[in-house]
Amino acid sequence: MSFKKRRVKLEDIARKLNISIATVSRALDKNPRVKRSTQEKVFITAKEMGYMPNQIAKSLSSGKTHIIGVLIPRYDEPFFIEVCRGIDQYARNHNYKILISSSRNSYEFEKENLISFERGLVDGIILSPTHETENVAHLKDLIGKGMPMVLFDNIREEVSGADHVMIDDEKASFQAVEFLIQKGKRKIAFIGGIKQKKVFQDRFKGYIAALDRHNIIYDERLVLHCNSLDREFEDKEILSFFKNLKINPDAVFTCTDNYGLLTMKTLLKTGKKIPQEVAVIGFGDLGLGEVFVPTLTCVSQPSFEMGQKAAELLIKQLNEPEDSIHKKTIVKLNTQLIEREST
Amino acid sequence: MSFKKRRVKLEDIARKLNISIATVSRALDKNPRVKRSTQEKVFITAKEMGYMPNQIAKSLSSGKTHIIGVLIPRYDEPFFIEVCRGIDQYARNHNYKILISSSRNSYEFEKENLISFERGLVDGIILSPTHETENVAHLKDLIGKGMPMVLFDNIREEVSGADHVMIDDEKASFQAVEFLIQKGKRKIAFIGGIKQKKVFQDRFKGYIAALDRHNIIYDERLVLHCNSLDREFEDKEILSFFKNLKINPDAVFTCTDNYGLLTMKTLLKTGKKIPQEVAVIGFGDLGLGEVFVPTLTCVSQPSFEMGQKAAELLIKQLNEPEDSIHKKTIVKLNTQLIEREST
DNA sequence: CTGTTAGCGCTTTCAA
DNA sequence: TTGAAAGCGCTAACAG
Repeated sequence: MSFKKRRVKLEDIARKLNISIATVSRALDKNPRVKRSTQEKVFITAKEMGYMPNQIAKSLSSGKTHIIGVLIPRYDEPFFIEVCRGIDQYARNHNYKILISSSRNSYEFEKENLISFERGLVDGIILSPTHETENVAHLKDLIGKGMPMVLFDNIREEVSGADHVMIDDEKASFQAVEFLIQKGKRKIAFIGGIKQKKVFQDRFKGYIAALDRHNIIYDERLVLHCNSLDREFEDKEILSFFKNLKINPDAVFTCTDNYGLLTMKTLLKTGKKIPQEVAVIGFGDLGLGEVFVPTLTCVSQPSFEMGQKAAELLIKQLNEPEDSIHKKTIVKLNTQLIEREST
Repeated sequence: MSFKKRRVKLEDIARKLNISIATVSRALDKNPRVKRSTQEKVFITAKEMGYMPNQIAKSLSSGKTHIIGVLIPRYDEPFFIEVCRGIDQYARNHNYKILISSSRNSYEFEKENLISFERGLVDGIILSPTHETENVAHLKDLIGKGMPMVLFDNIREEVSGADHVMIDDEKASFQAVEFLIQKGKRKIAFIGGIKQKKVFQDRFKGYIAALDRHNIIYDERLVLHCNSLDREFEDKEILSFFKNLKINPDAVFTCTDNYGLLTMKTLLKTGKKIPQEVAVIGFGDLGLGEVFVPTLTCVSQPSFEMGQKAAELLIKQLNEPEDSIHKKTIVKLNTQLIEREST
């Protein structure tokens, strides 16, 4: 590329002003040890010449890239995009950029991506483990090498040295199910996601706990753990679940917005009245619930805030003195039940 | 960070094997001029010592970062995310990473982001101009400096030196509206987006052209150009449009999926039968149309493919010889009308 | 086939 | 307040 070639560099400014490169560097840094008049001259000349610092050279020299690596299981999940937005906002305000990668729901790709992050391009990592990630040795390994890390969402096991940002999934789901019970519902179905995911396990626990608390007998026929990792198949899985269902539930608690919408769709097709005959609750609250008719009651998960918080914690780590031992912070954000027409 | 400090580098391997750094570098590069046995030794030792190349140093030295900068107007628009997925897939397969930034619908932020891309972190740029971007001087300027660039989606003005990836918005919308007419619809409403966006202008043209062709008189009362840049307000704008509408349309052609869904929602609330009384068409086809009841007929825009194509064109530019003058490629991808229950 | 050496553009001691 | 010079880790031209 001719791009790099003809670029103005510190040396050019220095030569033009008959001063040293070091002084130019300091001046542009607004280092107070540079004479005011020199600084001004440098700024003016830099501007005139169209100087643009070379980020790569800066990074090599300083050892900091000011880039945060973000690793999420998939792009086509609004939750993760929201988290990324949160990270991005906080990061940008603190002069960091983010580099997003997807592990495509695969433990292998997760490791692969981390290796590429290890090549010095990022100053730290924010990561949501895939459902396949049973073992966190690769994370511990990287942390051991000094890589700052913050985990969010699907944390199966605490990882010392990394900060964690999560919600209380069990509690959130407990409250949602209890809410249904208080509305007089008794035959409450549960639609969760892949069993391997900690978040879905916890939401299931909350469901069970709420039933227990109110002396409702658990009926496993009312439970579906969706196995699909793909939008297309979720649809079919839920459809066939309801088709084969022998009992008529009077409410359905679902673990994502999409499950909630698909459930409503399926129920409406079979002529059910929502919420009179069947109430439905979703989880996430990422905007779609408001568009549907009827609108979907949701557990609202603070996705954007999770991102912001994760970025905040990571940047805090990045500013810790080099040799200090990081003590883990665990942040649990609050969820909220947003009542709409489906309950 | 202690991270950078204790890292194994070429020098360490070289010293251990009593060979030069250059040889180690070549060996790891699989340079055929290195003796087979040496290469093997180097690989083994590198692995043993846990060597991890420093991407930054490589970039500084080689002048290539293997990072593509992607600039989109907003994150919370599934279309852009799909395009990014497409870019990411193609880029990854060709050993590039992508760095996504949002211009947050602002011309100023667009310029700001480009400046930061100009600092040498990216080898090239894929960009969708904001609706505010009336002037493309900043793009031409950067291209003039040798920055490879591909534009997609909202291209108001051809920019020489950059490749373009788009769809034929006018034709797509013409076909959709004609389809409604052929279904016997005559009072077809139009819901578009901000007027400043080229894509919406073109979709409006297609609407007009289809009416013209079929001798239907244009009635401006049936037209809404949504001004909202925010999901929240789109809702209200569409609601109030229909509330104040004096005529009853028998069909609505809308310029995004979301407008289509909001339209259906509004119509359903007022007791309309879809599609018997009013047919609705959306634009984009990013998955939601299938969930709604009734499902939404859509103009399907090949978002993922747009991303792939954009990445392909950019990477092609990156591989062109340094001094060659790039001749612009314009790619127009095909759309397709997906018929569902709303028509 | 391998080593030497000069950068890449910037930061940062150390000296003046 | 400024300059000289070393160095960040790697690549690549040149020499052998």
